[in-house]
Amino acid sequence: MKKKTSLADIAASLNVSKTLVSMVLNGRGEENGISKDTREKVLAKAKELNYRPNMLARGLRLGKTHTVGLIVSDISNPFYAKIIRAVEDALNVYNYNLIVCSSDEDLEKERNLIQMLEYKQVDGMIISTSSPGGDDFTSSISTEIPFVLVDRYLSDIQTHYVCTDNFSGAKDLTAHLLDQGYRDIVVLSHHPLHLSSLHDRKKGIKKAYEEFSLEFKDSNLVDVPFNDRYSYVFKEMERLLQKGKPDAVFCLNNSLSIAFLDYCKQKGIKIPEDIAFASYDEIDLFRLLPVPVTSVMQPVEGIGQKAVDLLFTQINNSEVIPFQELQLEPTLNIRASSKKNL
Amino acid sequence: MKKKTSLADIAASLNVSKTLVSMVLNGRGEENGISKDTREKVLAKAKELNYRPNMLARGLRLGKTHTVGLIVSDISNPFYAKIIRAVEDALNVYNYNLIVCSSDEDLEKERNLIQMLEYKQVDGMIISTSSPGGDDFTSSISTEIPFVLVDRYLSDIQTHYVCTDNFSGAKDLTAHLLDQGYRDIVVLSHHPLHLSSLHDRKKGIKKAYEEFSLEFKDSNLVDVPFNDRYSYVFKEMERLLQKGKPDAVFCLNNSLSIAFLDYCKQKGIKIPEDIAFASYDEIDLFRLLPVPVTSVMQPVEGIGQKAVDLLFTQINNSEVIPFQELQLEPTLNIRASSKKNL
DNA sequence: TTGAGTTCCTAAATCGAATTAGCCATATCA
DNA sequence: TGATATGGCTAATTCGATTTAGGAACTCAA
Repeated sequence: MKKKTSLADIAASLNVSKTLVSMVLNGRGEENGISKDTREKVLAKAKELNYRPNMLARGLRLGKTHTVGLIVSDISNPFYAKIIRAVEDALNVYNYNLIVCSSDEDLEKERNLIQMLEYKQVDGMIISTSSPGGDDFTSSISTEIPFVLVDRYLSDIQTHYVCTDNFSGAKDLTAHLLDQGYRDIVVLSHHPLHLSSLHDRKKGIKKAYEEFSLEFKDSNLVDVPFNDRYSYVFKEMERLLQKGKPDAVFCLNNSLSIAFLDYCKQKGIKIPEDIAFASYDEIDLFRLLPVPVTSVMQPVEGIGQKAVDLLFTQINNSEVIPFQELQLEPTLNIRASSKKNL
Repeated sequence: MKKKTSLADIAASLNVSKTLVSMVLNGRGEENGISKDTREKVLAKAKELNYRPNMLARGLRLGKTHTVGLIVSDISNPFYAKIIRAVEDALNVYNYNLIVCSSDEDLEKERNLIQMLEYKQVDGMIISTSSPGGDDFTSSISTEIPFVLVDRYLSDIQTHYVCTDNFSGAKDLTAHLLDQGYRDIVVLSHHPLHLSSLHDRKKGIKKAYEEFSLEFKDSNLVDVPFNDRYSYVFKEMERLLQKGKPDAVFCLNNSLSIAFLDYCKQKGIKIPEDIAFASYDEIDLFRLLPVPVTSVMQPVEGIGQKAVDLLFTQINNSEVIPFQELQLEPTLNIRASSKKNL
C-alpha cells in the first residue's frame, strides 16, 4: 500500500515550503503574494500526486471538524429518519457532515454517545435527549460544546431547543375528539415519563378536557415500557377492555399507533364505530388505511432546519447568545378514524 | 473558555512524562512497568482535570478514526433507515461510529460524498451506489480504503457487496402473480436504469414469464424519473389506462408503491378486483391496508450486519481478501392484494 | 566492583496540516 | 548611496496524541 501524499510531499517534489503549498491549496496563494507561475505548479503537482487533504490533521490544528453529532432514540423510526434527513440537508449548506447515533431511550447509552462525540471533537450536537434533566444531563455534556435539543426540552435547565408545540397539538386534537362527542378517551404513551414531548401532550389533553369542563380520569392514561411497547399495547388494551370499552384511543406516538392498529385488526375492533382513534405523529400510509387515521403531524423539516440554524449561530458566534426556545406548530390531519359515525 | 486538558497538562502537573500518562490512560501502564502508585496518581489527576481524549490527535497518529461512512440515496426512506440502524448496531460492537449521507441517486453528489469521507479518514465505507460502474465508480474511490457495497452491486467491476437476491425475489413474486392467473402485469420502476437492484428485479420478472412460457411485453415496463417518482406514477398510470387496463401492477420499490396506492385511492381503482398489486419492499402498514399488500421483504438486518462483518474483515486484515458477493434471500409476503377474487 | 538484570520512567520523533514571524532579493525613492 | 518598500518565499511552532529507543538508579551475583 502506497503512502498517501501529503503537503510535505508536494512541497518536497517542487522544492518549495509546505507553507507555500498550504497557502496555494487553500486558495490563499494570491493574497499571500505567491507568483502565478508557482501557484500553477503547485496545483498541477497536487493533481498529479492525487493529493487528498487529511481533515484530521486540519481539524486538529484548527479545532474544527466540520462534523456535527446527532443523537435520537431510534434512527429507524420514520419520524426521526425525516428529522435526520432535514438536518443533513441543512448541514449541507455549511459543508458539514453528520454522525448519527441511536440511544434507544437509554440514559447510559446517551451519556456515552455524547462523550464519544465530544472525544471526536464534533463542532456541535443536536440531541433528542432521553434525560430527565438536571445533573443527569449537565454532567453528560461539557459546557464548551454548542448543542441544540430537538423534539424534547428539559424543564429544569435552560438550553437552546426546537420542538413541536406538543401541548397545543394534543390539546387541539383532543378538543376535536371531545367535539365529536367522545368522552372516555384512553391515552397510550410510553416511558420514560419525564420526556417533555409526551408530558406536554398529556398536559394538552387534560387542558382540552378542562376547557370542555370535563374531567380526565388518570386511569385512562396508560404508559407502557419503551422497549416492549408493542406487546404492552396489546396487554394493556386487553386489560382496559375488561373494564368496559372506551370511546376513543389517542396514541402519543407513531410506534404506539401501529401497535394499536395491529391490535384492532387482530381483535376485529372497528374504527371508529367501536373505538375512535387518533395518533400523534403522521405515517405515510395513514391516509390509505380502511379508515384513514386522524393525526397530529409534526413539522419535521422545520425542526431540522431550525435546529441547524440555531446550532450555527452558536458555532459561528464566539459570544454566548441568549437561549432560544422554539416551539413549532404542528398540523392536524382530521380524518375518518375520529369522526362520529354518520 | 478554558482550554481543554491534554495529556501534556496531566504530565506537567504530576512532573512525569507524556509517555507515561499515555500508557497509563490506555491501560498499558502495568505492562510497561509503571508503579501502581504512579498509575493511581495519573488516573486521579485525569479525573480531577476532567481529561477528555482528543480522537483527532489519536486518529492522526494511529491512522484510524473508528468511524465508518455510509452513503445511501435517501436516509428518510424507511428501507434505508432500517439498514442504517442495522449498520449502527453492528458497528457498536466494534465501538465504531457512523457518518451517514444521502446521495439522492445523484452521481456527482455521491462522488463528492465519497471524497469527503476519504478526507475525513473514515476507516471504511458502506455504499449503496448510484453509479453505473466502470470508471465512473473506480475513479471516485481510492483503492486504499476498504468498502462494501450494499443493496446494489456493479456488474462490470468486482467489489465486496451485500444485497438481496433481487432476481429470485422478483421472479418468485411474479410467478405467484402468474400463478394467480394474471398475465398483463405492469412493472413500475425508476431511473437510473443501471441500478443492479432494479435491473435484477426486471430480469427476475422476465424469467418468471419465461418459465411460464409466456412473453413479457417491454411496453409493460415503465421507468419514471427518480426525483419525480410520485407525479410520474400518476401520469404513467393515466397513459397506460388509456390503452386498456392491465391485470396487475408490480412496483419495484416502496416509494413507487405508495404513489401507486395513492393513485388507486384517488381514482377509485379497486385492488385486486380492478388491478392486482404487489410491491418490492415491505412497509409496516401494508398489512393493515383495506386490502393487505403482497410484498417482497428484504432482509435489512442481515444486509446491515453482513456489510459490517465484511467491512471489518477488510479493516482488520492487512492482506487482501477475495471479493465476497453476498445475496441474501428475501421473504415473500403473499397477501390479499395479489389474490384472484374469491 | 563490575557486569548483568530489574524497575521505573523519559526525550524526541511522528502523524499532516495551518500559522506566525521574518528572511532575502530586487526595485524605488530621496 | 543608503533607506525603504515590496514581491516571493520559508523555518519553526503548534494542535494532542502514540511510539521508539533508551537511560538512570538500584539490586544482586560473581
